[in-house]
Amino acid sequence: MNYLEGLNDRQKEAVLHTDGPLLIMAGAGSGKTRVVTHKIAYLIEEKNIYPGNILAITFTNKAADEMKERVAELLDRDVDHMWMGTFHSICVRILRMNIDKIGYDRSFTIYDRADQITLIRECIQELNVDKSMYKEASVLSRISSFKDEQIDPEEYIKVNYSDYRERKIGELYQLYTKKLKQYNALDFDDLLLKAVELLRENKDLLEFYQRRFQYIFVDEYQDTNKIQYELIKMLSGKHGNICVVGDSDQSIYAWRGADIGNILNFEKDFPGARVILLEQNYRSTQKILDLANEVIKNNSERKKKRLWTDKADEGKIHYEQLSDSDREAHFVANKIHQLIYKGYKPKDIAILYRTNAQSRSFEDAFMKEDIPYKIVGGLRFYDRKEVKDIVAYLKVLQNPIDNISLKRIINTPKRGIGNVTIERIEDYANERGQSMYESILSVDNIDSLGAGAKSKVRSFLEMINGLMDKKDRLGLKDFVEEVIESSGYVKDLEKEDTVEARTRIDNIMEFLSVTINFQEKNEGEDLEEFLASISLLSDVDKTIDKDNLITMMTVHSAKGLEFNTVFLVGMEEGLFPISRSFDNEEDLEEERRLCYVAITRAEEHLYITNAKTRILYGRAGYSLPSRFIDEMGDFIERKPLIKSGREKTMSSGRQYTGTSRFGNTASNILGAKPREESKKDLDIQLGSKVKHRKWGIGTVVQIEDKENDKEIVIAFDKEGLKKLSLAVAPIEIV
DNA sequence: ATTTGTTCTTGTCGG
DNA sequence: AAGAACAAAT
Repeated sequence: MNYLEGLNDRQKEAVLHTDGPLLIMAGAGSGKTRVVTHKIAYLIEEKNIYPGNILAITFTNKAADEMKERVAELLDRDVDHMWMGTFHSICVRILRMNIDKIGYDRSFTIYDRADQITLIRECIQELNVDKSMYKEASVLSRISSFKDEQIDPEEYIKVNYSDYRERKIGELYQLYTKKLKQYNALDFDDLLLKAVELLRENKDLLEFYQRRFQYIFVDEYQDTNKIQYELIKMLSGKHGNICVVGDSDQSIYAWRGADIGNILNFEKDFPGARVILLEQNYRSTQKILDLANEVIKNNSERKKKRLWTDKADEGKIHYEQLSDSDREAHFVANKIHQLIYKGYKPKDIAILYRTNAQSRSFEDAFMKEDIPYKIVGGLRFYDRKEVKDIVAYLKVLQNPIDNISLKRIINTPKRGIGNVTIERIEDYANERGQSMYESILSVDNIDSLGAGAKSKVRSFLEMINGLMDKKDRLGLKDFVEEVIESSGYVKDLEKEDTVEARTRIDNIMEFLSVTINFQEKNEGEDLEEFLASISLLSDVDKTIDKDNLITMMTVHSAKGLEFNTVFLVGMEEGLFPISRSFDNEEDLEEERRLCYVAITRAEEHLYITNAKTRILYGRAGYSLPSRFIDEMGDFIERKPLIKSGREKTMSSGRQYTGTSRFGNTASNILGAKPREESKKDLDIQLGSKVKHRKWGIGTVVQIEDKENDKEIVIAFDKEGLKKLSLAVAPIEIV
């Protein structure tokens, strides 16, 4: 097979340059994935490189899987031995095998955001600092950047000793680090940091991996941070065959430490580096590219680059200003109906917004209009309490000295082990420098506990120990089932017998099927791998893309993706660009790059919308069109705004709040469907059979009076239980 | 010990 | 507007 077929000259050059450092400056849609996959195939097939000697780092696990698949397709053979994954998953893989060399146990736990918050809270309490002065989120973000820059706590405290606040932050960092170690846990930043430390302190191990990874690829290089740079610099140290792909105009993660300097200084960092610029775009129409170029040229800190295509200059970019966010959503819903009518598929359409909170009005509108959609990010399955609880059980069983997880489950479900008891155990454990689990192993020795508390703790301990026994004897799925059973978690929910409880049970069952899936896909992999894999999933990884659904997500999540039709919504000053970026030129340029990313996701159609009033942070307010819209100049169509009679009343200063959400408002200028009349007078009672536009037939099983409305619960034949508002739900009696 | 009600705070983006 | 922290009641 000829791996150069169908590539342009620049792309061919990139494929053929196999040895030595290479930077591919790949504009949006310039076929970089194609280049990388062809290059890997070329290496394996023509240069006889063993797949296990190739390492490719991508931004999401999904991207890694897709890349692997495409290479396998090109070669018509499996390439399972190739290392592909995100920085984090690659690091876990290395650490899992070797972390004992730097004093951790190989069964370490990975702490997610919520665990981090609990932990830092613990630290703030213990150090007795004013928690209104030291906010969890901001302390954590400081700690994150310390780790990125490899500043250790002691050093930081010393340097900033005279500055009280900074010293305290250093002390929090120190305590946080100490506790993580004590609990045998690593946070996301540690995964990178500890991998680097491990390799730095063990030369033979570094040598091993350097030998192994003869060819290294890094995608989305513009969004790598310092420590990631350090890691690839180390790993590529021997062979120097490092190929990075990126686009400085798409750097959108500076706020979490991404260093645009990595890509700008590549030639300096890797002497003899070759740079190849890919400017031909295969994704979008010229109109869309012109628009993107027009916006991004306003950034001062950039390498000049201009995307072009040989596609016809057809299609339009539509811009529409609506009076509020609900109308914006309805406008979009209407357009989508038209597109689908014309034969476009839902999966080719995406709604992109700046903040997750914006998804709400679109959800409402799409539900009413019967448009199939999925949301990436936002309310995440793995963030649900019940799922996190079960995961905490698993974490404890894998790594019992993880106090954070232990405290989460010791009284969940309620076992009569209250805060006081927990605190006493904790104090006892701290005094003796052991974990809470170790302390309760001999609970009888804890004198501060009463007889009642002791016996409750004892039975909790017996349950945990019983499960530990089974951990290695049962398969993953059977084990998780056993955990759900023995913990009494589901039993407790069943007793509750409410809709919420039943939804929770459903979610737990859903989690169980996740387990089954994992077990089938990864034969022989154990609990540790399972836990690691679920904590390292990105938002994009967590959504299924089999179904033919409209995608709604943030612009950040959309990085690397493409859609035939894109709706870029909420283009308002203060929202996009977000108000916090106003006083800082660098932040503003990042917002502009984000806008550039959004525009360049579109292949054929791009709709840009905004609203004149929006409820932001609980308050209705007026907003101006985004400055980016001004920058688009004549590249977008600006319709003169025709105001209908009622439209005028709405926008002439009347206080417009969320309550009018249910009002019978007029259809807007674009002919969005008028809202449905409220169905308060529908004769609904327990046992009524109803038909929902989306979920089909169901039976009313619960009715609750609400102000001006009724909240009803319907058991659908297919979809299970759903809670709906009678006033707005698209249902009718059958 | 746990549930329930009230006040207070906070507010992007994400592995 | 929503969630967390806190206080009071059962």
